[in-house]
Amino acid sequence: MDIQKRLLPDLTDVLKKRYTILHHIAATGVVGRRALATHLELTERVLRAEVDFLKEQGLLETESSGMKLSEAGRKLLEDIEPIVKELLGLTDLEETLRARFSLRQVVIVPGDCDQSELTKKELGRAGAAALRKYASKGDVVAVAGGSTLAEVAHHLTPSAQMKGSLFVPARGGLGESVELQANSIASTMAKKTGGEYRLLHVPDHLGEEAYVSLMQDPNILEIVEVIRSARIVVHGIGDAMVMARRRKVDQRTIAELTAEGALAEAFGYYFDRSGKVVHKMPTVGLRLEDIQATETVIAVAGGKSKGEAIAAVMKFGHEDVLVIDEAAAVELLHHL
Amino acid sequence: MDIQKRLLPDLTDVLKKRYTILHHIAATGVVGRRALATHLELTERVLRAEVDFLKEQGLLETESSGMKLSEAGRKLLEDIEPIVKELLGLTDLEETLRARFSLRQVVIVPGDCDQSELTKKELGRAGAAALRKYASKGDVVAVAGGSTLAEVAHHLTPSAQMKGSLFVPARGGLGESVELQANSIASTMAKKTGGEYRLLHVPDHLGEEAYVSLMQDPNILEIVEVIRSARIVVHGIGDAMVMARRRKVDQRTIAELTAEGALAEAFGYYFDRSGKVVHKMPTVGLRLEDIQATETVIAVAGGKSKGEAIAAVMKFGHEDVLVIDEAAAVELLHHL
DNA sequence: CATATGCGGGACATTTTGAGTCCCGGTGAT
DNA sequence: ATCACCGGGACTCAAAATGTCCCGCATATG
Repeated sequence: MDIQKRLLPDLTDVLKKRYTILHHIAATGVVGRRALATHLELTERVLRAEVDFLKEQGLLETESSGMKLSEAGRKLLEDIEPIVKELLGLTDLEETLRARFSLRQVVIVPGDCDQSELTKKELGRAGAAALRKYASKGDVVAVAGGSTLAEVAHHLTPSAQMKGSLFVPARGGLGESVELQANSIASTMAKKTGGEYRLLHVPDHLGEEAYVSLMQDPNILEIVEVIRSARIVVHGIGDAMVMARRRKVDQRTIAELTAEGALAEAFGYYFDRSGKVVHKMPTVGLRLEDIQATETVIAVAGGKSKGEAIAAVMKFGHEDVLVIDEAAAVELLHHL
Repeated sequence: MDIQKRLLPDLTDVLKKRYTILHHIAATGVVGRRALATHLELTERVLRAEVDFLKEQGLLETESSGMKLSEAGRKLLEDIEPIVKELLGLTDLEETLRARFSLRQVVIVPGDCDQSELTKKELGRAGAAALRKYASKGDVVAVAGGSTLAEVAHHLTPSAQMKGSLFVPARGGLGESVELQANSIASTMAKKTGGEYRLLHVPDHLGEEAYVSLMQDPNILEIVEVIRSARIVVHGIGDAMVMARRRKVDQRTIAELTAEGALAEAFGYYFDRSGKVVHKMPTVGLRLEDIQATETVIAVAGGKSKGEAIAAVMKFGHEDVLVIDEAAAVELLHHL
């Protein structure tokens, strides 16, 4: 079934549509085309094409008083229910989450990144597909760091509409290993898609003084300007403590984070359980107000262990597209 | 799986196409688009659309030297093989039989009419769909009798292109019960589709003298002319002995049929194992030369027990479209 | 080293399909 | 008798699929 979905991705949509139509007719008994179209929020013409098809298949019958299921249709509806349920589990979950957080789109890939490397790759592929979908020519794309983002970058392919894109890191260095840093990922993405890239080389742990002088450097200032004008932001989501440790922040900061209830991390900011920003890493780049102004913010993350963190960032509420795996989706639902 | 096929009939085609492409690439290793298109008998553009899709799905990769499967593609190909085999079993069978008997189309519905009434209905539906497909406006459609044809008639629906059709019986009365006679079926089909019909009332067991005088009647002559000009013929296929008994032919004739090796019956003619006509029922209507001249001859039959009879009529070799069930198809294959 | 071949990918005209919208005759309830 | 709603036909326009050709590039071949 999953395999089939792989070779026929829109199978799900069509199946759902037809199932819904049959289901509604079954529920109503006899119903007219226009009434049904209104109920299902389909245009008359589309509904009609489907009805013609279903009639051709002998699943429903038309009379002057309206349409009703045939015997075969009734039987099919029974038989197909479990199939649809399975097939649409994720689809429904996607829609639930999308509505819950007022997102533009939610993509759920089957599996658990924590369990399977393959799911992580799949997540990367889905993330890349999402980016491809929302990118248009000449966009500035700001990307964060992390292993998930690296996976996304790895699955990007050259495409016409991203040829002119400019990839920039969302923030300066954040203490990650080189290949997982935003800079590396931005450059990988650019190479993979055939786009341009600009880097932001800012050391970690800047003092106030150094920071001020750095921000007066015209080169730095210019690239920061570009970053802040990004039309698309792609970032991962991490567990606050895991991230803090990975970035080797000092004990005092960790204690602070704990005290503040930091749970999740994304693009250098730390969020508590309610989605409030409780801490930020001291480096330059995208600010919160930039995130809010960005047209499309894409979050990619996966793994059951990340569920809570994802929930926190979602409550922050400035994401547009969420790409997660099944395990995270289920977990996320538990944290509502 | 069968259920799914019911709601998404062209799923099979697409799946087969994509599977074939992946399969070929796997077999070749690295192959160019044009070379592949030639091999698969696809136009370059279509192949390309598919390749783009498969690439999007991460199933294959392109290099300057050509395309090859990705790791995921290789795995998918393995996983999907049983699915495709099951799903395409009938499709392949259709194609095998189509090629073997040089037919225009073979339709196989799953199941066995002998076992299940539902399969018989399904066969009727498929027969009706085939007739609908090949009928065009104003056609003369000659239909034979039998329970299968009655089922076909039952599943016809009003349609624009058959509104002007003229349904006629292929032959005069052949001793069947009224509702299974060609006359009844022609009239049912006309009523179901919204077409016209003309009947041919000729009693059974005509003497030579009566036959001659009947054929001088201008009314009879005219309708016979119409029948012989039919552009489409739809008929069932029966076991010779079963039909003979059902038509209550006398012992002497049955003995003759046995002696001649009659195996199958269709539109009033009896065929032996090799497809040679060994006997004809004495009534008026379509002659063999008319069948040969007919643009589209559609045979509808099903049931494991009919396999041999169908094989015999197929060897006769003037059919264009064959609609059978799975059991008959498998049996038919055994009799090659 | 030069040339030819076959590659993927871009581009474009044309055909085919899909979709939105209206209208019509029929039918059943009021 | 009237009216609302039914299915189905028809038309237009937009979008997608398709056939076709070309280009720059890598590689193999002479």
